[in-house]
Order: sequence, then C-alpha cells, then structure tokens
Amino acid sequence: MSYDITGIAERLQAARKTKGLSQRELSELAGVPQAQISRIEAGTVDLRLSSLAALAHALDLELALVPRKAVAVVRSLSRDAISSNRKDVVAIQKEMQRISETMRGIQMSMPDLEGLQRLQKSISDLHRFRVSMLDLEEMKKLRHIIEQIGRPGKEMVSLNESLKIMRTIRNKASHDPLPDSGDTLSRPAYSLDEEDDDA
Amino acid sequence: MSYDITGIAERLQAARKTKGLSQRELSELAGVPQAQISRIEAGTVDLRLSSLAALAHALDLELALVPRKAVAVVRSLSRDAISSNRKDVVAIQKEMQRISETMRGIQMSMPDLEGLQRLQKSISDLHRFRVSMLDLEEMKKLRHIIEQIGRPGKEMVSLNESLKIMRTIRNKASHDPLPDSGDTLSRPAYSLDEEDDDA
DNA sequence: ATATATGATGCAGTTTTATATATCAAAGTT
DNA sequence: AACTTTGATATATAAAACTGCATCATATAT
Repeated sequence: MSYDITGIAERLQAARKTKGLSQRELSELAGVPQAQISRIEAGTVDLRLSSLAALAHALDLELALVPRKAVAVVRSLSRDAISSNRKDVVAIQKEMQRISETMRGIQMSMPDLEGLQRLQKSISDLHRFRVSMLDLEEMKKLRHIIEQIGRPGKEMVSLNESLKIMRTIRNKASHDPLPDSGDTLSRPAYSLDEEDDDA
Repeated sequence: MSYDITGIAERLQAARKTKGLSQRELSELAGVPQAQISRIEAGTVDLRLSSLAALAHALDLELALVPRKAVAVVRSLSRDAISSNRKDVVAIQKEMQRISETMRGIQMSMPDLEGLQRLQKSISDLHRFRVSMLDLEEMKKLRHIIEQIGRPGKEMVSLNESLKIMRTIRNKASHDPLPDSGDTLSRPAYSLDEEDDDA
C-alpha cells in the first residue's frame, strides 16, 4: 500500500550527498537524530510528514503533491534546476529581449533603412530554436552591433555586421553539438522546453 | 518544526473535492479510514509517509521533492502540461519520447542497420528547435513509420520513409510561420495548485 | 600505530499514529 | 415527516515512529 516511499528515501540521500553533508551534519540542520536519518535513508521506517518536511527544508527541497500528468516534468526539472546551464539560458533570454527592444526603436526612428526587414526576419527566426541552442557571446555581440545601427554614419556598416553575426548564430544553432547530447535523448523533450516559459 | 504540513493537508482536501469524492469514497479508494482522513484534512495528525502516499495515489497525485529554486518553474510547467492551450505541445513531447524509446529499441535489436545513425542524428537535431515549431501530425507519422522499422522485411523501406518525413519536419520547423512569439515571451508564471484551487 | 569521521544498529522509554467501531450534528433527499 | 449522506469526534488497542544514548565496523587522516 505504499507507492513512492523508496523513491523519497533515495531522493533524500542523494540530495544530502549532493550537498556534501554527513548524516550528523544534516541532523544538526534538520533537528532529526542521525540514527533516524540512517533508518530513513535505508527505508526501514515509515516516517512522519513532519520529519520529512524538516529534512526537506534542511536540504533546500520542498515537498509537493504533483498531478500525475506533470510528473515527468517535475522529475526533469529536479535534475535541471540547479544545472549550471541555466544561467546562460536566462542571460540569452535577456539578450533576446534587449535585441527586440532595440530593433523596435530602430524601426521607429529609421523605418526605411535598407536591409532592416531582413535583419528583423532573421532575428524572429531565432525563435524557432531552443534558447539553449543559441550562443550567448554571439548574442551579446549582436546586440552590441545592433545598438550601433542607431548611431549616425554607422547605419549600413552596423547593419551588415549584424547580418553577418546573425548567420554565425544560426549556423551555430544548426550545427554546434547539442548540449549533453547523450543525456538529451533520454530526457523528456519538454524539460528543455521550459526555457520558453521562463518569462 | 513543521514547514509545509498545513499546505499538504489543504492540498489533499482540495484534490478530493475537485474529484467530487466524499471522505468515505476516498477511504475506499485509498484504504485509509474515513475518520483518519478527517483528521488528516483537519491537520490534527502528523501522518506517516505511507498514508500520504496512499491518499496521493488515490487522488492521482504523486509526492515529489522539488528543489526550492525550481518551485516556480515546476508550477509553470505543470500548468502547461495540463493546460488546454498547450495540448499540441504536450502531444508533441509525448511523440518525441515515444520516438526516442522506439529508436533505442531498434538500435539494440539491429545496431548495424545502414542509415540508422543518420536517422538518429536527424531526430537528435530536432532538439535544436522549440517544441512548438514541430508539426504534430508529421511527428505522429514519423513515429508510426519508425515503429515499422522493427518489422521483418520492412527495415529499409521504413527507414528511408522515416528520413523523408524527417526532412519534412525539419523544413516546416525552419520555414513555417512562427507562432505568436510576443505572446510566448509575455506569458505569466502559473501556480501549480491553480487547477485544484479553482474548485 | 592512534585518532577521527561516518553510517549502521541495538536498547529502552515515550509519544503518536492508525485502526475499528460507534455516534453525533447538520445538511440534503425523498 | 423519515431517511440518507457527510464530516467530525470519542474510545480502546496495537503497532511503530521517535528519541537519546551507546557502540560497532569501516574508512581516512596523522
């Protein structure tokens, strides 16, 4: 009559080890005796919710009741959440936003600039790719150059340079190695799609 | 010394009511006495993990330990996974998963099939794109054909057909009109509990 | 070699959950 | 009106978690 208890015990132990805590150290943090932690991790006790909550809290976890439909999502995110890749994703999204805003400004101030529509389409097309496929440094470069378009005397040079960087970005997105490509295949696809919704 | 216990009790009650179950009905389903369910919902007992798991299971929920950092994202994605506005995305993701699993099986049973690596790479490359850019019907077709690869006498025909569909999928992802990207970027974060709290 | 850290396990005492059973008050149905 | 449903609450009992404390085996450091 128990379904997920083994998994919870394993999860607690894994989290403790990830944090590099001994059972005694966790005991101090959580206020649960070390002997009990050992039993909990071993799955030999059917622990109370309060004990679980205390341990979870000490391990920077939160107890959640998740609809079955969303379980695979949750599991993926538990793996991904602390990944070092996430900072890049957030930064890339910020660059995307800044680029969009800058483009909007330029379109208002110089709507007839030749090649501007072409650049706009290229930027829009980046939305076809996952954010994690986009190169942060190139995105930064792109934004920098686009900002130069607005400066008198530099319009065409900057615009052409922008188009060149766009090609680089697109090529990298299409041909660079997939991140964690071996792991990617075994992961539900929408674990990566989370990036869309990080507004 | 308790952190999330009240929330868990409330969540359980909300889920029960959403499903339109009485405590006695839930008692039958979960194998936990009605009297105990009443106490649990009232928060007057510090229930054991096994009881919680049984109740969760009966309510189509699963207990999860989620990193604190990921809580907001979990909520967001749980909504997306269930939201009627994103059925295609969920369905596409499921297709991706099934395709990956099927490919894994094929690679194990016929690792030397000519062209298989090429197909595998094509499928992997789909991960460069946002899920929303992928065509559900084509994905279904692809999965169907890939399943035929495993059938004797149909290997090469099915594999070549698969590669053809892959090209279609990729072309559509690259050239189809973009979904409303402005809406995507401005989408707010959702609450994990919102579905049940609507009741 | 000794000292220290770690997780596992035993013991005894205390507390609390879980259970079956029953009953009640209130609300709803016929 | 009588009957049914629902959630709350009481009782007695058994089982098990929880706790403090101690100790052990093993690994590591000095």
